[in-house]
Parts: sequence; structure tokens; C-alpha cells
Amino acid sequence: MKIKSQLADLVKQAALNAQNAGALPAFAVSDAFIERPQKKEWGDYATSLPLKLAREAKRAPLQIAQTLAAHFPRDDAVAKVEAAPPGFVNIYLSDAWIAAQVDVIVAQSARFGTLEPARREKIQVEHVSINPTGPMHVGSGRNGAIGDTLANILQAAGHEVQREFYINDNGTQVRHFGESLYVRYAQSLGRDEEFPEDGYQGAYAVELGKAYAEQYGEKYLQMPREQAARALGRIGIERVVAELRATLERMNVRFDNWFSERSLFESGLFAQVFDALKSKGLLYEKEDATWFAATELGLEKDAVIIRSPSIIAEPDERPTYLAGDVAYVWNKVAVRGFDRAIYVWGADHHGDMPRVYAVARALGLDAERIKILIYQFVNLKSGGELVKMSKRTGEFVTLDELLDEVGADAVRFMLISQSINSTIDFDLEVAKAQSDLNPVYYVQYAHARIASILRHAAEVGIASDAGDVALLRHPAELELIRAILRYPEIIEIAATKLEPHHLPHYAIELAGIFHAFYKQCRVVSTEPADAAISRARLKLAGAAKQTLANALALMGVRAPDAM
RNA sequence: GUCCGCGUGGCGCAAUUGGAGAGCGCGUUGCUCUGCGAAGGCAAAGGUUGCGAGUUCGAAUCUCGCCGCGGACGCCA
Repeated sequence: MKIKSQLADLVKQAALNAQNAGALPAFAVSDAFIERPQKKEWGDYATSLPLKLAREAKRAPLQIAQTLAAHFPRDDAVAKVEAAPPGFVNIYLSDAWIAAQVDVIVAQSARFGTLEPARREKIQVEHVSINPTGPMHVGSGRNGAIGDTLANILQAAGHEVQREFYINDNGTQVRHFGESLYVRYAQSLGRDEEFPEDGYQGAYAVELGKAYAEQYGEKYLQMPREQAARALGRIGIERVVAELRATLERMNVRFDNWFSERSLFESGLFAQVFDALKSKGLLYEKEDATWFAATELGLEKDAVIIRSPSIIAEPDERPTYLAGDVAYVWNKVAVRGFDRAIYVWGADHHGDMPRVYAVARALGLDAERIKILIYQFVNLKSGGELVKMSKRTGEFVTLDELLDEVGADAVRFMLISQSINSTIDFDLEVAKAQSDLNPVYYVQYAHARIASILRHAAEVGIASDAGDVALLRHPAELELIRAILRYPEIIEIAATKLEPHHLPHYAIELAGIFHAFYKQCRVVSTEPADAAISRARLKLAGAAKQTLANALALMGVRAPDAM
């Protein structure tokens, strides 16, 4: 990490040196962007600065590159600097410097990969937040995997992170759910009740109704129906939330805070925000309902924020989802003061996104502090056939079932392996049948393999802490160290781009490079002549294990010592 | 119809402010353990990055048009 900015400074210094020497004309030298070349033959790092400077410097890019290379300051970390067409400066790190980093990595151990950001931010990652009216399906699992991994990454990047689940427990939700439960409850007590048209179908509500019947007997049949439905709805939501929590924990997804939507109304916060919007002329009455004038803010259409009494009788059920959203965004940014509020939403909610941004701007909040991430859906397939998932019809494979069949590590790893922008086709048959070939096992195997090597070393009495890393000169050793050194950069990329998928891809690559090293370099050797190199390699293997473990930890995947 | 996402070897996916010769896994073919885990390693075959134009020294990446797939467009949440 530091090396990267160090190299940027060196490149800049090279440009200044060249100018002072009259080899380059005078012009302001911008900060050099240091990148990773695609091929290792092109060095460890490179900059395309000459290509960008060509116009201003009025020189051919390659010539600038050569000039920069010639005036490059001496540095212990840098072994060689070369110009390459069409205008790159390739920088090669010295083997000695690379080898020496192993001690640095080992010293940092579990903290290796954590960054010190220019500015430490207070960030909230709000994710999953599904309606607590039934079990989780696979799509919400993707939400949790993305959200939690991202939170871990941001934390590793040096920020203060809070993970939050927003519980949709407002009036409407409780009643709708409650009515379905009431009917199922009454039915299982032998009553002939008609199921509501918009009710929550599916086996889940039936089971819950039955459980209520067993637990409470006829208690709720004796009170007014509406009251009973509400009460059952409330208990039901609590129960579902507890189940969601348990399911999520199986995937190592945990929250710091469970935030109640209802609380936004009960605390009076919504009323405040409502007044604020009203005073800005962004609310108006039409057909008995209150509308949010989104078109005033450049959006396509207005939206109802308070429903009309003629449609919804109970006052506390009239606020729409938008009402909660406007109060919530104010709560996050203005009340709780998060520097950044990150939302993780499924693609089906992308239409709500512009409204949240618009409301935030209208309320005078800095929209830059709000980031709504939209991830695409998960298609569940079985032997190539699409399995339809729908809560309404109750036909879906639950996340718990998937976890049972495929295993938490594999599920979580697969759900974050793809860019959030692309749809995941999750084939159950493939996931189950090929579980041994799943990349997660490849990574875990590498970790377990190293653990086994370390155990073996301990048995034969070789300690790694005395290893002299300067002995690490074999190409496979250096290759492995280089791969490990990329880890902090992966964290940085994933954190700045808010893209968790870089992590699993990196882990696979690191595992592969370790395997190659292991094939070429004998680690544990009891030959007296090998004692020194054996200790050094053990230390390197330990660094690789630590890095794999750190990466797996951020992904919420176990790093087993044996498998 | 409008808006959002996607389209990359047979399949599933990557590709760091637009960079050099587009990588990885699965699958296929061949090779590789009588010393530390073969769930491993090495090698080979396989691509006009959906199609067409444009911007640029340079495009999988940006712009426009078309085609295909998914999603969103409620006084639902």
C-alpha cells in the first residue's frame, strides 16, 4: 500500500528531475497513477503517465517514458525501471525488498490488509431488510452476503462501520401479515375463514397459524378480530425476525442494530420530516391523499406519501413505504450523522432509488453521503430448469434449505463471487454435485494444507519464527510474496469501488499461487543443509496462511485447519 | 413504451480513474505422487468481448443506434 504511493512520488520526482536537467519542458506534473501491469514481464507496477503527458510535453510518449526511466531516483525497493512502448514506465521491485516484506506481513498477522484511510469515516451498511413475513429466500441471502462482506471490507479499510437491518414493522405490514395468520390460526381451530386476497400464502403462514393454535388455544378468537389480527401480526413479526436472525447467523451475517420502521413514526421523526417537506412546498393534497411532488425535483412522477382515509381507515397505516424511507434517510444522515449511508437493495427496488436521493437533496442533505447499491437477482436452477421463487405463491426454496444442502461457506462464497451487477444463476444440482470442485474448497484446502504443513514442522521440531526471509529468492517464493502483497490493494479496490467480488477472486488466485510454490519448493526438510531455508519457507507459508485466513474472515467463510 | 442491469472460448465468471499480447474455474486432451495434504501441480486445444458506427495515441470498458435476457414503472411493501 505504502509502496504504491511511494512509487507515485518517485515517478513525480523523476519528472521533476528530468525537467531540472532540461530533458523535459516545464509543465505542471500531475500525480502519477500507479497501476498493476497485466503481465509480470512488465514489472510489478507501471504508470502510463507518459501517454497522458505527451500532448502537454510535446514529446513522443515513448521518449518521455525513456526520459522518466533515466531520471528515476534511486530507491531500495526498486530494482529496475524500464520504458516500454507505446509509453509505459515499468517498475520492477527488488527481490531483497520483496523478501523482506514477509517479516512485515508476519508482524501484522491478523491486521495485515487493514488500511489507514486518509479520512476515517463513520459508515452504515444497511442490508437484507426484507419484510419479516416469512423465511428468507436465496435472493435475500445474496443481499446479506454482499452487505456483510462489504461492511467487513470497509472496516478493514479503516472505517467505523455499523451493520443495520431495517425492520418493516409499520401498521400496514403488521395488519396484513396478522390477518393471514389469524385466518390460518382460526382455520386450524376448525373455523371456516376466507383467506384474504392479498394475504401471505404459502406453507409458512399455515404452520405459524397452527403453532399459534397450539400455543394460545382459542384466546385470540375471543377478542375482536381486528385486535386479534394485529396482536398475532406483531408476535408473528417478532418471531420471523428471530428466525431471520438465526438463518443469517448460519451465514455469519450479524447486525449491530435492528432498526424498527415503526419507531420512525412513534418517535415523531416522520412528522418533523413531513413538515420540512411541506414547508418546502413538496407535498400536496390530491384525492384525499398526500402526495410527494417528486416531479418538482426532476423525477418522472409524483408519489403518494400518505394514503387517503377512504382507502385506509386507520391513521397509522396510511403512511406509505416512501414515508418510512424519507424519515429513515434523515435519521441516518442528519440524526445519527453517518458520513456515508450505504443501502443494499435488490434490483426490484431500483425504482425507489431516485426518490430517496431526491428527498435527501430536498432536505438539504449531501447526496454524496448516500449510496444505494443495487444487486441483480439470483436465479435458482435445478438441473438447468429454473425454479421460480415467489413469496406470494409460497413456492420457493428457502435460504435455510439451501444452507442445509450446499453448506454455508459455499453459499456465501458463491453469492459474493460475482459482481453485484450481474444475475447469478445458482444451479442446485451443480452446487451440490460439484461441491468438491467449488472454488471455496480450493481456497479452504490451501489454508488447511498450510496448517498441516505447519503441524508437520512442529512435529519435527522446526520453528518458523527464526526464519531469515532474506533467503527467499526462488521465483516461486517471490511470486508468492508478491501475491500476498497485493492483498491490501485488493481491500482498497473493493472498499473504494464497493465491490466485494474482488475478494473471492483474489483468494482463489492466492491459493493457486501457493499451490504452485508448494509444488516447487520443499518447505519442511530435516536435512541439516536445508535447515535455514526450511525455516524461512515456513515463515512464508505462515504468511500465506494468515493472508488466506484474513481474506476468508472478511468473506465470512471459515478457514479450516483440516478438511 | 420509458428507465436500470447484463451480453466476454462449450458452461459459469474476472479484467484496479479508458492502457500493453483479454485472464480464472468447470468441462475436454495429455503428463505428474514409493519425502511436508493429488480436494494439488504442469501443459495443450478453445475468443472478431451480441451486432454496427463514433470518440481517443489507445475501447470489453465511454457515446449513439439495433438485437437478446432479467428487473422496475400502484393510494404494494
